[in-house]
Amino acid sequence: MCISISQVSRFRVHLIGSSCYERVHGCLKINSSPRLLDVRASSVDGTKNRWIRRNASTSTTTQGSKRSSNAKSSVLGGAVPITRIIDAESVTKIQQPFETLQQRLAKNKDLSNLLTVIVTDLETSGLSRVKSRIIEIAAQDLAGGVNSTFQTLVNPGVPIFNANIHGIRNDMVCRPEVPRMEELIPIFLRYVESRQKPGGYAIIVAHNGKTFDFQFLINEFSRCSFEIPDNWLFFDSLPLARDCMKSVEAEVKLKATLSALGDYFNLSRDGEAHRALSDVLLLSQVFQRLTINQKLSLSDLVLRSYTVSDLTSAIAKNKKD
DNA sequence: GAGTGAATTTGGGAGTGCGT
DNA sequence: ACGCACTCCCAAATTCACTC
Repeated sequence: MCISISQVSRFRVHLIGSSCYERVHGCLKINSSPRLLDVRASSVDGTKNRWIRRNASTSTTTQGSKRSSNAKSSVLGGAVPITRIIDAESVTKIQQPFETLQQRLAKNKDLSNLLTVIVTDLETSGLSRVKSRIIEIAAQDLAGGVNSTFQTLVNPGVPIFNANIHGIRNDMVCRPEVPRMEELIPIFLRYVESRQKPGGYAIIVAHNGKTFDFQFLINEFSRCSFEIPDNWLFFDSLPLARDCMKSVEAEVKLKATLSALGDYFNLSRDGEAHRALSDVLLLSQVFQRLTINQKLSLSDLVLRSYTVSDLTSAIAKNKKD
């Protein structure tokens, strides 16, 4: 049974399957081969210390006779190795020390009364996460209704160099009626809050959001000394689109851009490409088709989403690297 | 048990795709 | 142009089945 996310308010069946939860963000990378585990080995004097890959089981039985495993990896450099073999059960315990917010939330039997799905899109003054700023923001609550759509230009306070992309020029945003980000954030917060259900969560959806839109949003909130509410989750539609395009049998590999997805689902665009509202309206339709196509339930949506701390730790890690 | 070769798995680097 | 995630390819490491 497959239900579009757009039917949130009428949604009754919440779990189609948990198989979609392939990329558990925030967890340690799991070795795809259960037999192979990394074992740290060092010599007694501590001068040699390196990682080797070793069979978790040190012996196997073949045709009734016991047989030792690869002898080459059992001794290192002639010294007596101090090894710590980690069994699969221990690895599982290490990898899942806590239940994440998403896992806890996904267990809820009445997710439709908790979640608000808001599709967003940003236009920016450039591609640099450091130097560029948001110049337009649009959002749409998939549940629809009165005041479900939000759109505004933003005065970035910096020059716009990529007007050729979106057509937004400096003179369009440097006007008294165009809010600056610090003025807009409280308005945007009120908009999202007005769409949320009592005690519920908002899932902010954006295409390539993890590496673009969400980073800009988090940076702008931080720059303006605002905190992103704890009851916001973030969902990137790009991996979902890639999964969908991968499953399509076609002679030419299909792209996962928003425009290509619109064409694939035979959707018409209302407005110019690379304008926030136009892209949001298209992404809303595309996202609904993707959820149907990929049989994505609300719990899958929650499990594949990110908390703000998931995203900020990823940003911090990238800065460190 | 030792040795061999095919099959499988992993990790790194290069290239590509995605957003504006 | 910027920066991140993903994909593909290849070499190296490792496992496994088999023979002697």
